[in-house]
Amino acid sequence: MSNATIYDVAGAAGVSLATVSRVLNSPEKVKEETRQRVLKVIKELGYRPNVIARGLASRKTTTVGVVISDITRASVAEMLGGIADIAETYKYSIKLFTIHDESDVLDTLQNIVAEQVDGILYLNDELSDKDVELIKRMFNENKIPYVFSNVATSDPIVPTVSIDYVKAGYEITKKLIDKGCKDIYLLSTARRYSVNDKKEEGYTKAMVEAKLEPMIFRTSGDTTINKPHFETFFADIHVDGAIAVRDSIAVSFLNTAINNGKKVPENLKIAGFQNTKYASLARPELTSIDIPVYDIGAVSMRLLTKLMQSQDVENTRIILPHRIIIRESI
Amino acid sequence: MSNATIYDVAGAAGVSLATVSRVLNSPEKVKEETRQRVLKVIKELGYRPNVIARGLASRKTTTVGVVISDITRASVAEMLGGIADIAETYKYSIKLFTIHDESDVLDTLQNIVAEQVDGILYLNDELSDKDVELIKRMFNENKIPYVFSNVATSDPIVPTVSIDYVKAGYEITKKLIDKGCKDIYLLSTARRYSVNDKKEEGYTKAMVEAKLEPMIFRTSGDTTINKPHFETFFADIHVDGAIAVRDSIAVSFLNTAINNGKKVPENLKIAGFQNTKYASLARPELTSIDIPVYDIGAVSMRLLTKLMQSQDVENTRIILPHRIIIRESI
DNA sequence: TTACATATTGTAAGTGCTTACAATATGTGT
DNA sequence: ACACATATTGTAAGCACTTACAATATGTAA
Repeated sequence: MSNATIYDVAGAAGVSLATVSRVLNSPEKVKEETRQRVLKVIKELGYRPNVIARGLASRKTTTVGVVISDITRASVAEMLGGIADIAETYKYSIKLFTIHDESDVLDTLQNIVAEQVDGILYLNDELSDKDVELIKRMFNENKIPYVFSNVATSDPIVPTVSIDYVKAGYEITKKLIDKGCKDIYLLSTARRYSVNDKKEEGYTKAMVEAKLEPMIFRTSGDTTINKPHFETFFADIHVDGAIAVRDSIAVSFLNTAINNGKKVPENLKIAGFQNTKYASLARPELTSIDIPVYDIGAVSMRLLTKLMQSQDVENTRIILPHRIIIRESI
Repeated sequence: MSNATIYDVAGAAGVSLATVSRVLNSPEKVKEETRQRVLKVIKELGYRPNVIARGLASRKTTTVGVVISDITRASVAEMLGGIADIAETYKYSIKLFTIHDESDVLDTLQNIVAEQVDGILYLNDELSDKDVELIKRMFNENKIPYVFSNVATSDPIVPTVSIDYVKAGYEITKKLIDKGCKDIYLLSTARRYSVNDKKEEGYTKAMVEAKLEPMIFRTSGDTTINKPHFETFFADIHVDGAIAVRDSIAVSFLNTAINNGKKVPENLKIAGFQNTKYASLARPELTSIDIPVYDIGAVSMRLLTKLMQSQDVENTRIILPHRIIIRESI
């Protein structure tokens, strides 16, 4: 049934294969009457064009490559959700590519290009400016449209969809300062992520402005390892405010604090980043910066479709708004 | 650079394009000396075969279609992680397809088939036996290898990788009973998922065996909606044990219970399913059934590769082991 | 040295579609 | 009815590979 080719349709409809192809790709070029006839046959035969053959002939595959590092991170999955939804409305398929620490990025990207995708979405919050520069050049050489999603780069022209992490870091820090906190720690990751660097930048700015000393505590991202890490923390240190670069770190810190007799938010205020389910499932519920990851994905994909169709885009650097979701922890 | 075709390589190496193709696809058929020469040229030119053209000619695309409903669910993302890792080692690419409630499943699957994927992985814990039957038939008609991941079906021959949810439900219930609980609720979802039905089945079996009355409380999956739902629950009902079909529901219930003055685990024991990060970030930490979702994905993909290469597989229904992770909440 | 098997390479016919170009049909104004 | 513009359809040449088959080279035993 499903193996009908364009020849079968042409034969059954009494037209040439070119006409069938036109019915599918530029229907305005074929007479209404024949078009209907062809469409009828297509339906009867259950014909679906072979996407591969079409891709070879037209040099367009209507698929985009999505490059990710760790899909299991909630933010990545959520972004993918946004991407998938928009891709569907524009009839693009999604091919997934994983890049890990050991992989040769440029080599992998070459492979992706060889897969003949029409465009590439690069999701990676770890990318440094130097990485971005390199990758960007490679994409340009191959003349393939691309968008970076949720990467913090200072490059003014590379297509990017993200939020203003510096501002977000600044605002939440300011908020804690305004509430009277003096000894505010930033709980960041040992491993450097460029977006976390931006959060740190905003935090530091707010602290310095308030003549407070910025203090950055680096933990592993792994919450099971965090706990003992945090225990020692409470033994020695005075702290009345904490901002974590991720909700999960914030919750882990929060739990340890309470187990060590701290009252939250009375004598310790805590905030997280991302506003995941973790935030609302914490007790007390966690204040968090809401980052519209789904939207970042969706908008990225939309931008990419425009670039792939070489439409004019006024602005290829899109900054989405974030919000502070105030809950019980501050 | 990257646009070299097989002709360019052939020309530069002084061989026919067939030889170049052989170097890539059946190197044993070409003389060592010429092979080296061709490989050298390939490297120099940075030649990568056009995957689309190759797909058309060989009728193999070395890509698998992965069908999901909601990627933002942690278990789905985790499964995808396993799939991606194994796919990579076997050099398969992954194409993602989303099916939502409104979509015409069979139609979507036809489209996926038209995309010429070599095999299909169907992740969906909502599938009923009837659905599975329908989908299975469609795949068979199109002679396309497939594996169902994490679906609960009683069909004895359809390729499936999952865990024994009935057993898991039974065991955790038994555990609570052994700890002295009498009024044990199963917190399930209003929306029916076939895997949740299995959990319920196991729960009910254990309760009936112990001559206790099974009580199933159905909530929305959405934790923000759960909370008021649970509040009313505590007003009227006596409960000393609760098993939730998801960790997030368990944690939400746990928090509400404690806010209502319950002591956990002293006079209320709670367990969840999945052993996500939510479980270890709860206070007290949540006992949970560990479901090896990553492995389910990985094993599914491995099984699929075998089926795609029409290798003999002794057993196409794989049940992976689960474990109860005991933490503070029981 | 010859006849034959085997190893190695080349030739050319697909693979299922798109699309430039050519051919034909239709319609317009006169 | 004629000349011409336009609408509609068909023809055939790709697209970048794989692979069956043919051709040639190489090696072996007698």
